[in-house]
Amino acid sequence: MVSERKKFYITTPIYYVNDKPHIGHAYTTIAADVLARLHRQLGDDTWFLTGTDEHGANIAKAAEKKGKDVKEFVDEVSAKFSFAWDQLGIAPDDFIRTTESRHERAVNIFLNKLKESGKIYEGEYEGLYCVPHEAFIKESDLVNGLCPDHKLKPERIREKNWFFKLSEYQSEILELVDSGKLLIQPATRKNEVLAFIQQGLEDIAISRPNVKWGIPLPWDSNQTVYVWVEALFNYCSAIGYGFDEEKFRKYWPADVQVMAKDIIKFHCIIWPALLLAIGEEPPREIFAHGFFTVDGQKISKTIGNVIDPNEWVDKYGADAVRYFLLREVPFGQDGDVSEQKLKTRYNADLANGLGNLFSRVTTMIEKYLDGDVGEFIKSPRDLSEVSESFNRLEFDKGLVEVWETISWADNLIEQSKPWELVKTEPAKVKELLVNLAALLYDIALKLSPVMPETAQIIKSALESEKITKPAQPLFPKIE
RNA sequence: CGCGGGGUAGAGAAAUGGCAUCUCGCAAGGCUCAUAACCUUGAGAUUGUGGGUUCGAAUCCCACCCCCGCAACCA
Repeated sequence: MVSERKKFYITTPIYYVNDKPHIGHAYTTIAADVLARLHRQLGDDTWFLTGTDEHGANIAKAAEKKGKDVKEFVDEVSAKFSFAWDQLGIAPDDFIRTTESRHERAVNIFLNKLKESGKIYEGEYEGLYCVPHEAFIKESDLVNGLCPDHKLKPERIREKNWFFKLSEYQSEILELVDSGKLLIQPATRKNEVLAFIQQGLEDIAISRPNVKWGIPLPWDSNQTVYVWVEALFNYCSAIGYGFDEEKFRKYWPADVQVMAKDIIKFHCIIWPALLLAIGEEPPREIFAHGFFTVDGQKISKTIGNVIDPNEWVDKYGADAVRYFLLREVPFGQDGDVSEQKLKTRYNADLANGLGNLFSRVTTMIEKYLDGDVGEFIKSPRDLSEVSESFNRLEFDKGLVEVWETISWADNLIEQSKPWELVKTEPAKVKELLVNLAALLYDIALKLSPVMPETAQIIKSALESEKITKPAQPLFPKIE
């Protein structure tokens, strides 16, 4: 009997399609792709899911604003996301859209099960409603009793909703998070969640009576399910909940759910509670990364500094963008990015660092050894720490390790002076270059989750019968 | 007392109790295998301020000052 491969299920949030993807979406999805590639490399049975969230009043409004049919609009925007991921070398195993029938079907089964659990009840929500806002507004947000945006007195209205007894899960969720059975990383986010739970959890409304663009409740067609509740369930519906039991059992629970820090409360509190209510396990780990500023300013459509990842990819290439984002900012912390910073790293680390080392080593092998290094021996430097760092989502640390090795190799070449040595002791030159080829091969292997395209070029070049200097620089210098 | 992140050479970052490190830029030298690249050396920081703990603090504790994000399109 062959021992079963370990499974690894990783997800990103599904992105809201009210606008095209920006650099923040790309960041989350790149990180997940790197982990998925790493686990595939380790031989795990890996499933990597991303997708788009397409229901809700805001989507309907965004479509209307553009004068488009809602379905047509969401089709267009969702396609922009998959196109961007393709451009970035991101290869998910599945891309789910909440308007797909497989999702709607699974959500229906989920909602019925939730209702059967007895944790759902009908109630009334009473609050202050700002009419032009089309939303409830908190008492504490009022300025002199008026809506701060519209300078109008909000109406006190009552709305019929279906509620979920989230309050009953307070101690159970607290225990899950505190014990680390549901691991929340980094620790600062875990503390934040713990503090929030300890303030006390209130029941939440899971339906909306006035939102047409959504999935109707199976038992009350006048209401649609609240988008967040529906969206969270994508992680289950995509792997076959309710119609492919075998696949669902194989992959659930998710091993890592990667996201930005703003949506951890939904994922660390509401999401596990919903799962417990229907008798499923909560995810094993939630990893929340930070936010970017651009040149020290927050990313904002109003300011107009929103970065389209496609523009960077067109100019610098997918691998460079992937490298830059993961190297520049420790994963989990906030950070600042800009095209200037990308260019600096591109030229210093990729063109002058990795690209130039590859170029000088292959050229010397062609010149001094007639392109033949024979069999690879073990790399002269231990790079095992790199994959371990990636596995801990410390991408920057792993990459620093690789670049320290590149610098070490440049130094070794300088000290060994193969261009002189070749005249007197050709055997030593061969030993050096075989070592360097092995080192480069190891670097390519370790780097391949982050820079798959580059790693492939390096590996193929070193695997060929006769190694020659590259026809094209790996990373042509920019400007 | 709303919540959170931060303040370290000219710029950007790293270092979580033990020689303050790296990248860009600047200065000098070296090398020629390499993408005008690479290597060496140097200049440049009383680590926001004041106190405290300690043999020893960028790091731990207290107080204060300043910047930024969230609470409102937006990961």
